[in-house]
Amino acid sequence: MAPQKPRQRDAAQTRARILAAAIREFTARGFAGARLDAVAQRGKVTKGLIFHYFRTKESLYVAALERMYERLRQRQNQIALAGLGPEEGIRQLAIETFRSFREEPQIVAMMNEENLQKGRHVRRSAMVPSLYNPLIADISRLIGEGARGGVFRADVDPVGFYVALSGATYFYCSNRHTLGAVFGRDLFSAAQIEEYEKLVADMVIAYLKA
Amino acid sequence: MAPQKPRQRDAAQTRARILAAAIREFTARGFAGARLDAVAQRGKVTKGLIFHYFRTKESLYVAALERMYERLRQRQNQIALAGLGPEEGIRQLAIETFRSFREEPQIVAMMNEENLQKGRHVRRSAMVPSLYNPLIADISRLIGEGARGGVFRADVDPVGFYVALSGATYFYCSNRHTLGAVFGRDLFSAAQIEEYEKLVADMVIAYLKA
Amino acid sequence: MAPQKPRQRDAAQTRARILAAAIREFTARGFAGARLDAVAQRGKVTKGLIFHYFRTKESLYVAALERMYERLRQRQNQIALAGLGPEEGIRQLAIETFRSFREEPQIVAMMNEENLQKGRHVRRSAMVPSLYNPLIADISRLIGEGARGGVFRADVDPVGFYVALSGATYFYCSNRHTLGAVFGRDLFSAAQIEEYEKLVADMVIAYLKA
Amino acid sequence: MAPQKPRQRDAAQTRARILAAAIREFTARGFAGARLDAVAQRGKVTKGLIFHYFRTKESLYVAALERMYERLRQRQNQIALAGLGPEEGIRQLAIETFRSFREEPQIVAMMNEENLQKGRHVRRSAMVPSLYNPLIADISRLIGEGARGGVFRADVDPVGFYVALSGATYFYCSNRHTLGAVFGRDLFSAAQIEEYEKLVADMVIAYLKA
DNA sequence: GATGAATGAGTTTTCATTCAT
DNA sequence: TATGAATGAAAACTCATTCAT
Repeated sequence: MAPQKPRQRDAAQTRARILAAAIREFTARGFAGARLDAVAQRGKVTKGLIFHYFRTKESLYVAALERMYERLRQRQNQIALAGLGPEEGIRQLAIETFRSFREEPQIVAMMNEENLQKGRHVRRSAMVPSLYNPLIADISRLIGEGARGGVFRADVDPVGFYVALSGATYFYCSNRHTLGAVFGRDLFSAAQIEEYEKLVADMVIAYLKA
Repeated sequence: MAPQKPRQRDAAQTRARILAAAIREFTARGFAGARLDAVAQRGKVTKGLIFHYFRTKESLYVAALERMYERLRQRQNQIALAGLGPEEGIRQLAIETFRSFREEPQIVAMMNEENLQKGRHVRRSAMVPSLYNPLIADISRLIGEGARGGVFRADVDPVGFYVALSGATYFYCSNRHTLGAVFGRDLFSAAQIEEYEKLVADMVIAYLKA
Repeated sequence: MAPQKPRQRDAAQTRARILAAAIREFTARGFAGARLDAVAQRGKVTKGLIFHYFRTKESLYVAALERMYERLRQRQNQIALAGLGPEEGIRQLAIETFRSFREEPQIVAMMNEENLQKGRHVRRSAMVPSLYNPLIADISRLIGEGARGGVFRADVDPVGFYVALSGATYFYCSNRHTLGAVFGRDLFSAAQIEEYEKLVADMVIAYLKA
Repeated sequence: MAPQKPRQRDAAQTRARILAAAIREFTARGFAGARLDAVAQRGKVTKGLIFHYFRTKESLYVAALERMYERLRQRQNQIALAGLGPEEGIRQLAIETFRSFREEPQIVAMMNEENLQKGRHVRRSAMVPSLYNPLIADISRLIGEGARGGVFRADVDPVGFYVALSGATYFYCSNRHTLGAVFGRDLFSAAQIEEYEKLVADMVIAYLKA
């Protein structure tokens, strides 16, 4: 299992370092605001090398975007809903979704950027839709179980439901700074997070039970 | 019957034209991506004039931001909740909030930009927090009425409640393009909007009633 | 003797105010560094008015230059050498020349600017040479008297003598800041000035007596 | 036998070329009047490269200023006073100081510019004062020797003495154009220079002997 | 005579990208 | 692979000057 071609391994590692640096820069400043000089500095490589691995700023951005979606997929696959009853499963889903956005602010930032650009790159990617399929399938299953058990209503659109759940938690993270300024609170204090987590979980379950 | 103060009037109008053009440009491309050449062209003024009225790109952006918040304030002041019972009032609030984000995509875009910049400008503005006070007051009143009438729970945090409500609707608009790509739907079709509006309204009311 | 045409008088006064402001600006920043906006602000007039009175930045500069030479002429005419013996007259000349440069830093600054521009404007002015004639005449007379009285040498070039005398005092003022930095002294303290004044006066007299 | 470190050598040479071009431009037009386009053209580099090596116009100016002071230091170190008697040493100093200002007009021009800017940059430089120390030390030594030998007076301030000597020669060069216009002479003709050189040397020695 | 809005050419500065080594 | 010098197009910003009123 030892590396056979150390040169290649260095190359892969260099590439990865550039990509990591690019993600940090793109998420901090957006596509237009990102500076390849800064990426080079952050990644401790020369600017020329960036162009050697990624041909343009744009394709570096696309690579960063895809890396982020991969990470999101990993996150979502880790959300273990199996074995939980409908209500507990949904509650767990709400909590973990919220946690994902909090702990991977890059995902939030890259999505914002993509939407500023009207989804130009995502639209082309075949990978992204498939990413959400298992999740929606899980949600459908939980809602179906609940409905059959008589605890949940039966007319729920799983996609809309997921959008509302995501929105409430995503917004809390993506608009952290403006909301913080407007309401004079630090939204990322432990107490605020705990309180909001309960609110959202209660809300989505109340809806399903209504 | 000549115009009385043509100079002043022209100046104010020119300034307004620049600002309108700037909002469109910042909204479409973000702060870093916006081009003052484009603003000049859109506003049918020379680039020099932009700097005559607004000293830098940054302060033009701040002026645009404040203009957007003013517009949001106007929107929100128009949401007539008075005279409605608690449940109907909250439903109206959800619908109108959703409508605001849909019909003023600039607000959404500018807020995203501000959050990318960690709320740098909003934090300094005294105007913005005051903008939300009446809204939160209205929500508190409605919730209080509902609680006294026995239809709503009594332990609701109005700020958190508003964040969740806003989040569900804001996200739907701000992430329109990525969500559209992911789920293969046009989220801004009339049918989709109507369905989601009902979902959100039902959800927030279910929470209050739970 | 009352002003008959107040309008004209205002005009003259406005013109003078602009000129004074221009001198301050040109002496503070040089020709290229001077900003007509700053002149307008300093003179409390609109920028348009500057162009109304003086057609271009260049001719405003020329007007300022001529104003400065007028002031220098007045200064020099005030140097009363008549009635003094040769040695005392020369000493007085040295002291007053030094004082002129110290008290009219604008003269020094404008001369520097003119030399940066290779004397472009001064060369055209007929007024300037005539300005120095009486002074050189005075110096010649004093030296002649001293020579005839046997106290001064007889082979002195009055122009060269005046250049050396001016140079020693002008340089002290014009290079005040670099010299101050280099030698760590404030050259414009009373003690430093007194000491240097004595040095220069002693030096030029020693030369004439040698 | 290819060049050993072509990259480094080119870089250093390019940098030097830019600096030389900058000195010429700043010298000819002052800081505000200098155009980086002109520097680029003179140095046969692209404008962008100037910013690659020197981050701003201001720091290019500072680099040019320091380069000039270095050259002045070299000049002054070459003035060989050792081995000369006091009188001959001082005469040599006067002649060489005069020659420095004549042959390095950039030094004169840059100093004028610095004084226009009130010594803003020189004040920060630790290098500049140290530059003058050996010179003042030499002067002190010569004056001291002369005093002990009974040929010079004993109460001379070496700094003041140097300022007067410098002033007389600097002024002749720095104000060459206005003086030329005023007195209708070409101050840089060989005859004029020779005559003035003698005058200044005679004058400073007369002072020391008085 | 006076205002101040508007212009446009020019100046500094930035930055993705190329290229020789 | 890797370096880093060099480029060039475009961006922000400045400022003397004009012009309508």
